[in-house]
Formats: sequence, C-alpha cells, structure tokens
Amino acid sequence: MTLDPLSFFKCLSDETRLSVVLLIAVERELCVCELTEALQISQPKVSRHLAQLRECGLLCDRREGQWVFYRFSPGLPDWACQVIQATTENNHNLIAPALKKLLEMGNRPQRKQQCCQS
Amino acid sequence: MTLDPLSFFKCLSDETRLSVVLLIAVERELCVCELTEALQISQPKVSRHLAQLRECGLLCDRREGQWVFYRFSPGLPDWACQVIQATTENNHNLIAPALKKLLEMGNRPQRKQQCCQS
DNA sequence: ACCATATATATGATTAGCCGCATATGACTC
DNA sequence: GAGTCATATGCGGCTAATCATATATATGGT
Repeated sequence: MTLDPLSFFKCLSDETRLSVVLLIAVERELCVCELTEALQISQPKVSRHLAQLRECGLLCDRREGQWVFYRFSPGLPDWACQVIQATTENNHNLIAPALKKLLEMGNRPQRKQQCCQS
Repeated sequence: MTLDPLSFFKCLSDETRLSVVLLIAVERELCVCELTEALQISQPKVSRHLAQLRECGLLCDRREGQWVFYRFSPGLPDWACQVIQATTENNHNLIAPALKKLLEMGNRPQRKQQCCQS
C-alpha cells in the first residue's frame, strides 16, 4: 500500500476530512464521537469521511469497548507526514474552534490502552 | 491573499493540476504548449487548469511574445512550498513520463528574460 | 491586411462527490 | 434477550467538477 499523492490530496481537499486530519495531528488519536462533537456535524458524516481516510491508508482504527479510535496509519509515508505537519503548524487557526469544543466536551471516552507511538 | 489550505489542496486533488504543479516545481517555469506536450492532453484543458491555479494564488504568469509562462506565485506561503517540495522529491515517478516527453519535444520556446528567483 | 501560432473562454453533456436520512451492526448492561 | 450507546453503511437526490468541442483573442511574420 503506497498511498499515491493524488488520493492523498483528494483526502485533504474536503473541509471535514482536512479538519479531521489536522485534529488527529494535534491530538494523536480521536474517536468518532469526539470528532462529531469537535466539528459539530452529524455522526454518519464523520463516519463516512473516516472510512474514506482509512481506505486510502491515511488513518487506521482500533476498537476499545464501544469506541473506535482513529490515528495516523503507521504505514503513512514520510513525505505525507511532512505535508500534514507543515500544514498543521502553519494553519492552527483552522482547527482552533474545534479544539475548543473538544476541551469543553464532557464525558470524553477514556483510553485504557495507550495508542502506539508514530 | 492568504491561500487557505482547503483551496490549496483542492488544487492538488486533480491529476492534471497536480502534474502541472510538480512539473513546475522541477522546471521552474513552463508555458502552455510545453505542458500540453508533456502531459499529452488538449490545450484548452491545460489552459483551464492553469487559470484555476492562477486564481487560487498558486501560480503567476508572464507573457513573452506569443507565449505565456507559468511559475509559482512569489506570494506562495512557505508551508505550501514545503508541501510541494516534499511531494515532488518523493514522487518523482509521477512526472517522469512527462519530463521525458518534455526532453523529446522539439521547438521549445526560448526564454529571452530570466524568470525571477523564488 | 492576411495568415499561422499560442492561449483563453464559452457551452452543453457527463460524471464524481457530498449530504441527509434511515437503518444495520457491534458492544455493553441489566 | 431487551435496551442503549457508538459506529457503520445503503440509498436517493443534489451540486460541483471535469471534459470535449467550438470559438474568441492576442501576437508575430509576410
């Protein structure tokens, strides 16, 4: 699985998916309900975009109890990480409102296992 | 003009536009007919995508005689340059056939003026 | 003025992408 | 097994993106 640039940029070319990617870049790992709350959009919408990011090889998921946590795929090529990092560092304003929502959120699911290091 | 990440990635999410951007990253400056030949696609198609890249603030153009040369806009933010550079360096295979066509091309228009440095 | 070359734009048809809504699956509790 | 919460998926409709073709504009040469 080699993640071609075109699919990669198509993933980043939608506002929801771009926000998801930038949020995960900052938070390392997020579950569907956290993203739903942070972005204030419907659960099916988040879920379908996550599926697309997973199928492209950008994200992977792990289930823990009722929750499914998403993080960057370990197989993500280095250049893609660089792209995400450069974008995140220089466009923090894009996700600032979502991060605020996340902080305000009550009942965030607790992680029992640590997610793996990148 | 601040080129938001979403518009930027939308620009890169089409095969033609992505190829154009990567080719210009390597060649510094190219005209429409060179791109038409390199990518083996119709002139209106190239032209329309170039217009889009220009309107987004990614490219700028200069006319020299009959030809219009496109290069990266001097106002392109640094993070965007990093994205393009990382992508180009690690996906050279994507544009290799187009570069070959470019080398084989006869009658490439001569530049009388130098293009500005980035 | 006329013609050739290079580039840009208009138009209509086709397709791809996204959305909302409903529903299905999976896990946990009682 | 029934009920609840979290997540995933199927479907129809709508919008936006792309394309091919034709045509317009601009430059240079004769």
